Amino acid sequence: MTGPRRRVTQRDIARISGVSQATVSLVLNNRLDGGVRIAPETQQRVLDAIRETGYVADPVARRLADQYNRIIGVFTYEPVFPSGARDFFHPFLLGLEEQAERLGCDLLLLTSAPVEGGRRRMFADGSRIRLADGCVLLGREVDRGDLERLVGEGIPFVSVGRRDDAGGPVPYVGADYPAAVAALVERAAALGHKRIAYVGRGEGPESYADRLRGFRAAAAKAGVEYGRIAAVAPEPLDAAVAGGVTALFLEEPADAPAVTAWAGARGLRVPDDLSLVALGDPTRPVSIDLDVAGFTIPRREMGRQALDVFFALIEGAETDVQRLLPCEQHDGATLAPAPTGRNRS
Amino acid sequence: MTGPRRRVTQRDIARISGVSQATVSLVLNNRLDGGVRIAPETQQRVLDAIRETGYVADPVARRLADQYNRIIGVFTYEPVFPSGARDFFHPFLLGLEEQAERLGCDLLLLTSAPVEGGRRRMFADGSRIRLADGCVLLGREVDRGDLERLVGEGIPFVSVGRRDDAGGPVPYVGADYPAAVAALVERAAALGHKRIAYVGRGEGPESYADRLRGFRAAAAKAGVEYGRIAAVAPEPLDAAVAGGVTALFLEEPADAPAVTAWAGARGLRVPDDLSLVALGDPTRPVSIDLDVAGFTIPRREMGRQALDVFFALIEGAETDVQRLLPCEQHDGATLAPAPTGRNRS
DNA sequence: TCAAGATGATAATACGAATTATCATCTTGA
DNA sequence: TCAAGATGATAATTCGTATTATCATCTTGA
Repeated sequence: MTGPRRRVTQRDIARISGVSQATVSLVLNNRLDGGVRIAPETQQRVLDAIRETGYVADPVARRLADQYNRIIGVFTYEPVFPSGARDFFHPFLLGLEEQAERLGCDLLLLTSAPVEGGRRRMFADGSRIRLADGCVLLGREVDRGDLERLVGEGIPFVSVGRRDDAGGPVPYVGADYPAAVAALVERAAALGHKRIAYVGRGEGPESYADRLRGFRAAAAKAGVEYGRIAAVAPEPLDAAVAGGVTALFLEEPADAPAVTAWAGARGLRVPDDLSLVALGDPTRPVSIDLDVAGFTIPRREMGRQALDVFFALIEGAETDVQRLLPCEQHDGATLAPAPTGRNRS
Repeated sequence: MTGPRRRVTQRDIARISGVSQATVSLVLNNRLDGGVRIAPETQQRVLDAIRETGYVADPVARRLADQYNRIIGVFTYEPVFPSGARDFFHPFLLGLEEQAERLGCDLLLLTSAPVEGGRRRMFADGSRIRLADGCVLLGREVDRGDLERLVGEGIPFVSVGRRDDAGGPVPYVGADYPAAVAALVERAAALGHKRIAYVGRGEGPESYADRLRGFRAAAAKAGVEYGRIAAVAPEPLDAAVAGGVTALFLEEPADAPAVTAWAGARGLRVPDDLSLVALGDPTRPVSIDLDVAGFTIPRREMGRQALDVFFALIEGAETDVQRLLPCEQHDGATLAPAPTGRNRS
């Protein structure tokens, strides 16, 4: 069998073409500006040797000497490839892959980070996060301490999803939840809904807080009465409806089946008696025969732009490193004019 | 802002604790066997400094000093993250990621390889395939020239899916198609089918050839007459049925809808008049309400074992580097006893 | 003919960690 | 008292690439 394969190095190329290692490096990197000059024939000899041997610079050594190796780490707190068919990460990765190819860089899945207490540890002993030029963070929740350390150590990174600042501004590409939610609230208001409710905790991950914030602001502006239902449970839902609520805004779209089931049990027809709005796409597999109104998170585009922001960062380009992308509104079939007072208390 | 803060190195630790860099390294790696000795108090001072500064070894430098990165390249000719929900690659990646985590290595998606003419070029100019310790090949078809070059250059690699040898044995983890297909043929024979047909070309990717080979061998052994239908088209299918074929073995499970549509149009009931068997899982999104009999390709396990084989290779361990994993039989609802002669010519 | 400039290439060094060879210093034992 | 061994730590080198400073050699022009 093949023994421990020795890599073809610049030294080999140098030997073959009868020049020095430095010359090889110079030719390779086309560093022929400034004070350095290499005769065309010599260059050709070096290039030939490179072609013949199929030499490729060892990115590790390069990284050590140089600064960057065009490897982007992809870090997630959960496995990147969950079994669920309607995968949360998938569209992001699609966008990342697409842009990585365009930019000629590789993606390093940081799978070796040890999992402790159900979450991957970003800075565990022997963390390989430094192998890459930096990293892209995926996932709804990101440890604040990790964020601070990334900022503190000056590791370039971009979060996919808005993050609050952590010891410095956090570069991110997020979805503009406040605007998307506001648009839905306005639609509801225009359809005559006078009392609406937000179903969810509205806290924890930034995206939840953003939804609730957008909801409140828009409702206030539209002159609509609004409340919040923290838990998807019959009692609070009953109470809300009894209180005159005619439209429910679901923080977690995956809750839609449970809510429709509850409505069905109460004899409430959707959307005739009650409108339903989902604030985003389902993040876990969900089977609904209902076409819920809401909006679509531009996940793929977020993935793409994350890499753009990343390169802007390490190249020091002048760009907005905190981007919110617009969501696409989805009409659906569950947001209808508010019922006329007839059935209401 | 904080400028690009310099990373804490062993030199810093050495300075702080008043020892040499070598001593730091020795303490860090517990290389206190053999001829080297460090006084306990000195060790403690070094460890304290490490703790205070939060020092973490730079994996890049480490890799330069050692030999391997523990980075495994993942190469595919098509995008790794296609849009389709029922993703062909997904289960493989799931297994790879799972095992990568277990083995403490990272996966590098070789997304920098340029796509030309719809396929990624493995050895394009500036190929970064050597970034990793080696690579895992995913996909139904692999360019033979690329395989030969991998073998020739001694780049450790493992193919997920059996490959014919190419200038040397090709390490692979594949599915045992011949056995799986044979089992299905035997089932059909036991159910009284006397004439069966293989629908597909039976050539191209190794997996297709394997299916056909298994089919032929098993049919011959079971004393069943058999034929092959190269194209999923009405004429050859009609001819087969007219010739007394009572069970169709679909090379490409995704063809099932087309075939059932054809059967429906001819008034043939599945499985009463005609049995249908799919040789594997659908590789492209398919909507069937039919539970087709067949077998399941152990994709996830293939991914897992691919990494095992990979490490066996680079560590020179004694293991079988060409593995065929058994498929799981799936009963389904489309393989029934052969119709009695009544309706037959 | 000789200094100034142009030309082409290289030696030396840095990057951060691992490892080997080597070197002081201190104990022993006879 | 002095060589042999034990002890503790370090200098030097390696890995492969990038970069800077330096060095020959060759042209020129006056």
